[in-house]
Amino acid sequence: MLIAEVSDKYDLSQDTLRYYERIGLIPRVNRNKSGLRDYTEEDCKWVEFIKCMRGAGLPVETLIEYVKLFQLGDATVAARKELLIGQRDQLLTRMEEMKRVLERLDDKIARYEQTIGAKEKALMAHDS
Amino acid sequence: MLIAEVSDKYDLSQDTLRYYERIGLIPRVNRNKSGLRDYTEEDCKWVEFIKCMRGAGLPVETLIEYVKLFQLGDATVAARKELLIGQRDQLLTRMEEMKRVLERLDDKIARYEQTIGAKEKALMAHDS
DNA sequence: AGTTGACTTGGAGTTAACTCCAGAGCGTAC
DNA sequence: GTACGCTCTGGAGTTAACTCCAAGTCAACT
Repeated sequence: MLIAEVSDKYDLSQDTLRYYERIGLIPRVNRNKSGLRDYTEEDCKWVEFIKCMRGAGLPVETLIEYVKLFQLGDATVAARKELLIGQRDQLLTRMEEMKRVLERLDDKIARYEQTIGAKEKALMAHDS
Repeated sequence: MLIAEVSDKYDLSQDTLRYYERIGLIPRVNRNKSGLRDYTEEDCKWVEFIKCMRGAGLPVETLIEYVKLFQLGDATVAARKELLIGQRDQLLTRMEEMKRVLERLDDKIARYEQTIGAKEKALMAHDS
């Protein structure tokens, strides 16, 4: 699978895919005889995983660390688990904060609705 | 209220407070006779609101727009409401994505737990 | 043989959101 | 009256995460 197809499939620019590989955010992709990247299924799974984690805001640095640990093999299983737990907890914290803000926004919107409603009523009264 | 106190109260650096004011993320704060910022209750409410919204990831640009609309007065009530609705929807979308990622992380962590459990079991067997 | 189009690399540029700094003003403490 | 501490302004620097670019390679057409 060439880079163009992967780019289309996961909606990541070719530049981003090359960048991710360069910084070790995904393991190195093999090149074919012409020197072009030839993504395996495995590579694609990494791309998908990283895209997913980045989408939730996990930092690039942390994900690089995860990939590094992964490449070190079975000895790092515990460390990888701990890393994921740390990220999971932070994610949860952020979600909780966002939930509070969501409620606050809903409140504020409801109040704006009231304001507008009141104004319309005033106009109606003026009309009649 | 001087900037130091506001900085302490909301855990925002003085530089950040000045920066927010400079770019219009909070309305201009009055200066006392010596030229120092003297935050009113109103100013503090803005600081708190902006800090809260930024904490949930609402973009600075959008919040500046909101403040601008606010300063234009009652004529912009509807526009402000629409702006908030837009941000609310985006926030919700991001939260949903994060929720999916959270579940995926939990899954992955559970699988790591199994892996580690299995390894321990193997060690036990070897011991006996 | 030459042009086209996709891809390569290394490196520079961009964007958002701060963060830091130099030089100066003001008010109190010695 | 000068040293100290707090704050001021305008502008430069930083960080994270891309994004863009120039120069070159390679295979496939024409």
